[in-house]
Parts: sequence; C-alpha cells; structure tokens
Amino acid sequence: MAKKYVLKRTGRADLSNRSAPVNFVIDYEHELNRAQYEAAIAENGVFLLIAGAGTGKTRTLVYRLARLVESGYDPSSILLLTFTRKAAREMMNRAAGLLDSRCSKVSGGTFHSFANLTLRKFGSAIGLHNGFTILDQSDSEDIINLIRGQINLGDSKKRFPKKDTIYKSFSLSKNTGIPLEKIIEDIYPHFLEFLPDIIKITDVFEKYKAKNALLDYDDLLIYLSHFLDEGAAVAHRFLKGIEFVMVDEYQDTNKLQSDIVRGLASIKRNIMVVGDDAQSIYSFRGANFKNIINFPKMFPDARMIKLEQNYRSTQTILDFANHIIDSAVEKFPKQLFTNNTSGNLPAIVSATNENMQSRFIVERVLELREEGVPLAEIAVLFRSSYFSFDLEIELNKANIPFVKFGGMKFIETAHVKDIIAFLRVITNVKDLISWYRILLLHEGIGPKKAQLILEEISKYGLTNLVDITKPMLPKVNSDLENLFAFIKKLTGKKALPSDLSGQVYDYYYPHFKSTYDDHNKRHKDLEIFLNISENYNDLQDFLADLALEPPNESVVDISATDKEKEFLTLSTIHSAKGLEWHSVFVIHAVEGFFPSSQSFENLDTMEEERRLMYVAVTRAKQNLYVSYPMNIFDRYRGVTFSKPSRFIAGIDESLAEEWLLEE
DNA sequence: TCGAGGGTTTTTTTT
DNA sequence: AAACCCTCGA
Repeated sequence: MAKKYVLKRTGRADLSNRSAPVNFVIDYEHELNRAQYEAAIAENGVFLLIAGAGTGKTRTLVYRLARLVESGYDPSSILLLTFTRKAAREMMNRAAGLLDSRCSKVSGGTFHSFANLTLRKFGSAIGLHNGFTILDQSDSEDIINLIRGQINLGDSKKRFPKKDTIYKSFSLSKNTGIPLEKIIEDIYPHFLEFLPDIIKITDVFEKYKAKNALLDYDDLLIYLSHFLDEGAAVAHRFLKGIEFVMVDEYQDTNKLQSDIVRGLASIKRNIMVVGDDAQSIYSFRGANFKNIINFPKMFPDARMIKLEQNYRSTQTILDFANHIIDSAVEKFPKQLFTNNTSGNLPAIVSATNENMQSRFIVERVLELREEGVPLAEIAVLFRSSYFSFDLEIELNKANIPFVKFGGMKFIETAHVKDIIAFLRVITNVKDLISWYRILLLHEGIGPKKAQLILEEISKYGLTNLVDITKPMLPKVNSDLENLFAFIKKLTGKKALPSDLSGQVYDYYYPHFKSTYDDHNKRHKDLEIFLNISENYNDLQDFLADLALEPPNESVVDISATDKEKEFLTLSTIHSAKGLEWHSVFVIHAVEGFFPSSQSFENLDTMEEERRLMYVAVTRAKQNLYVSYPMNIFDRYRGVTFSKPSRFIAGIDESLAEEWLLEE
C-alpha cells in the first residue's frame, strides 16, 4: 500500500502537552483501526475502553504504552495492572519489540503483586512491618482450623462449616464490602445458626494475623487501599510518581480493587481501564461486572471508547459465540463482527463416553498437526481441572507433549508446603502456622503438644526453647533439640535461597520419607523446588513469589516441557483468559459439569457459566470443537446417561455442525 | 495424647 | 483421590 502523508495527525500530536512536537517512530494511525487509534493516543484523562473478545485489546494497550514512552514519559511512571504477571510481562515485551527496551521498564503486575511491592517499601507509613509473610489460601484455612480447635465451640450435634467455607465467606465479605452476616444468609443459610461462632473465629483470625505480621491475599489489597487513602505524605509522594494507570480485565475487579483504582487515580487522574462485561467470570472472588458499567459513575468525566471489530476468529465462530451470549438474561449490547468470512462451522461432537472423547481429541490433534497446525496453536479447555484426567492419560499414551494450566498447583502439595514452612520460619520466627506444620512432622508430636510448644515460641521466640520444653516433653526431646538447633542455625544468616532450601531438604528428607507412603512419586517435586530456588537471590522475594505467582507445573507436565518446546495446552477456562489458539477444543459440555451443578440454584451463577462458555469459544481463531460424552461417570450414581450442556443443545444447523463419533 | 485404621464424603473457577 | 471423621490400642 502506498504511504500516505496525513496532515491531520501532526495536528493531533500537538494536542498533547509536550512542549516540542514529537516525531513518532511508529505509524500509529495506520497500524490501528479508528477506535484503537483513539485509545492508543489518549494521554491525560479518564478512559473506559470496552473491548469485546478478540478486538485487539492487548494490541491497543501495547501501542498506547509505546506511544506514551515515545512521547517522553518516564516508563517507570506508567503502571500497568493486569490479571496475571505473565500478561503484564507479555505486554511489556511486545511494546519493547514495537519500540525499544525502554518499554520493559514500565511498572506492572497483578493487584496483589503491586500491593506486595508497594507495602514492602512504604507499609511502615501505616504501621505495617515490612517483613510480613504472605499467606496463601490454604495457609489461611489452616489457621482457621487451628483457631476452630482452640476456642471451644460448644459440641453442637450439627455439622459445623468447614474451614474453606468459613474462609471463603469471610474473604468474599472483605472483597465486596458486604457484611459477613449477609453473605452467610445468602450463600450458606443452613449455617446461619453458627454465625456468632464464625464471627468469633474471624475476629481471632484478624488479631492473629496482625500480631504475627501475616497478610493474606485480601489483606494485601486492604492495606494497599488503606495506604493510598491514609498514608498521608508518603502516599502522596508515591502517587505523584505514577503518571498513568492502566487496568486490564476490569470486568473482573471487585469492590476492593476498584477502591484501589480510585486511590491510584486520586492525584494525576490519568487512568484507562479496559474490559468486556460479557467476559466476567470471577464473581466467586467478589468480582462484579457491573463495576465496569459503574465506572463512569465513579469518574463522571470518563470517556468511553468501544472496540467491536474482531480480528481473531472466523465469522462462523463469532456467530456461534454471539448465539451463546444472546440468550443471556442480562444483555450485553454488542455484536462482534469480522472481515474474516471464511471458515468451518464449529463442531458439536458427541462421544459415547469420556474415553472416546479423549481419543477423539488425540486423533484430531494429530490430524491438525499433519495439516501444519503447530501444537502450540492448539488448546483443550475445560470448566474444572479434573475433567482432563482421562485425556492426560491418552495424551501420554500417544506421546503428545502437553502442559496443563490451572487446577491443583505444585505449591499446594503437602510436601512442598512442608519445605516452604521451614523457609518461612527462618524469615519470620513468629510464623506459628508454619511451626505447627513442622512440629507435626515429628514423631510423637500431635496437635496438643504442638500447641504447647507454639505458646512458648510466641512468648519467648527461640531463646531457651529447649530448656523450657525439656521437662514438658521428655520422650521427643532429642528430636526437638535437633529441630531447634537447626532452625537457629539458619535464622538471620545471609544465605542464598537455594543454599537454605538445600539444607532444609537435608533435614526434612527423613521426615518426608516416613510421612508419605508415596514419597517416590513426590520426590521429584522437591527437586523441582530446589531448581526454582536457584532463580532467586533473596529469600523474602522467593517466598512472596511462591504465594503470588506460583509455578503451575507439577511433576507430570515438567517432563514434557523439558524435552519439547512445542506442546499442547490443557487449561481451565479461567486460566485461558485473554489467550487465543488456532484450534480449540472445549470438553465435557454436559449438564451438571458445564454448567456445573453447583450453579443450578442461582440465576447469577448460571449466567456466569454462560459467560464462561462464551469466553471458552471466543479463544478459537479457526477451528472450534465442543464435545460431550453421552455416558458419564457420576460419583453418586455410577455411569449415567447425560444431557448435553444447555448452552449448545439444540443449536441451529446454520451455526454448528453435529458430529457423532463411531468406533 | 498420639497415631493408625477404617469409613464416609466430597469436588469449580484464582490472587 | 484426598480430606475429614470416628474409634481404639498404646
């Protein structure tokens, strides 16, 4: 195409507040469409970018980053908040490729990782100890369990809610600002009679965390919000250094996060949020897609820009996706369109059983590869991570390398948590929950004795611990002496995380072997852990990363990634957010599984399942296969006949093709 | 009080 | 398959 010289653009560039006109390296106007361009050149002010699936949202943000840097703004004064740190890194890399390495100096990450960094630096302004430990969900649940055991809850005959139920309702309350009582009433009405006890537990929980410098995920956000609003002079100075704020996936932010956004924008008021109300899938974390609709209320001067042209998928896939979202109760007034009119109809594939579904995918994947589609361009998506178990077996048999995202994390396995507990105690002697975990590893120490030792530790720390516990616990003494000496030896030393991890490993190994019958299977995880520790210079950084950005590779997958660069992606739909592939399989589209039976009672949760399906199918560029097994194993009833998911049942022939698998 | 053994129940999604 | 609950012998 011939190059055009456009006078208009120079005129627009002059609208910026730069004193000298800038000669841009990148031809923003011609590399972007109108709406994208408008967003990319936006400088000062508040912007709401509504971007449908595949409309080049990331591209637009990347260009805006490059544009701001080209315009002379300091990259580190630009803050990019995304859903995962991977997403942030990818955007910065792309911007760096577009322009130059200045772009990788942009600040970015998740709300939680940003909170972590900020609070480590400035937390003292609000009285926070900067050596705090971050608790992940299961840590928090363990503490709740401990507290539950400590305060004697009258031995009611009725079942008391479990630790995860208590923690979930508690966390939801903090993330949404809805009182705990209301949450229990709405979601767990059958536990309403325990409300006083639950409140008591959460009270003790809060005090416990505050006393021992422990922050859970929610606390990171709460303290950050608190700091921004009330950190006075320090916060003010900090905020002055943030010129531009960009927030991706805004539809999945919750009340707490939108408060933070407001706090961040309070001085410079240069903010752009990006999202798609039809892709909100995190309500279980307190997200509310109405947040994005209410954004203009929070910022009355917000300008809205809409991206509607899809560059990702074929028209047939878009028609299918539009059909799914059209039946939503709450309408999302937007119709995706594309110029890419060619393409196969999406296939709705019915298999007799789960294994047949797996074998279909294996075969189709191999065929696609023969047709020239690289494995890296193919993904299998599912509602819940266990849906892929059978498929994983078949893929292994067929020697197809894959990596699985989402589901049970490496870091959540008991043996890895054990090692982490040692490292935590080394950084924070007051981390009683980690102590508890370590103590229980030792023969002869159960909940009661551990409890006694914890009391000593919380009172006196490590000093004289042995003398105090000696008369108390004659039988287990030499073990404990060893343990305390070991911890003492490592505490306060300046050593590399890998060095410390190695020493912990040596100490832990005998206990590991006697604790787990299947230690052979688990052993590899420990080695992986040691490997990961090599990447860090500072123990605190290492531990923070493990909580905030845990490696999601577990034993099975690592072996595949080591050997091959090319691999098939298996992923939960939640973890597939924002990504795209040439060919996509959505499996287990069965009533009760997807949508999950958990969502049947409530209209809002059912609607979220629908959006989830929408997200899943809009990941596909060229080929889309939605499959369901007709006979499926049900835990309660054994093998039963199943109904295809309501989202795909009875769909018109013009929108999708029915495939029936035969042997 | 510990820990082993057996029986039951339970399963979404993530920072 | 793992988490939880209960019982019982040491």
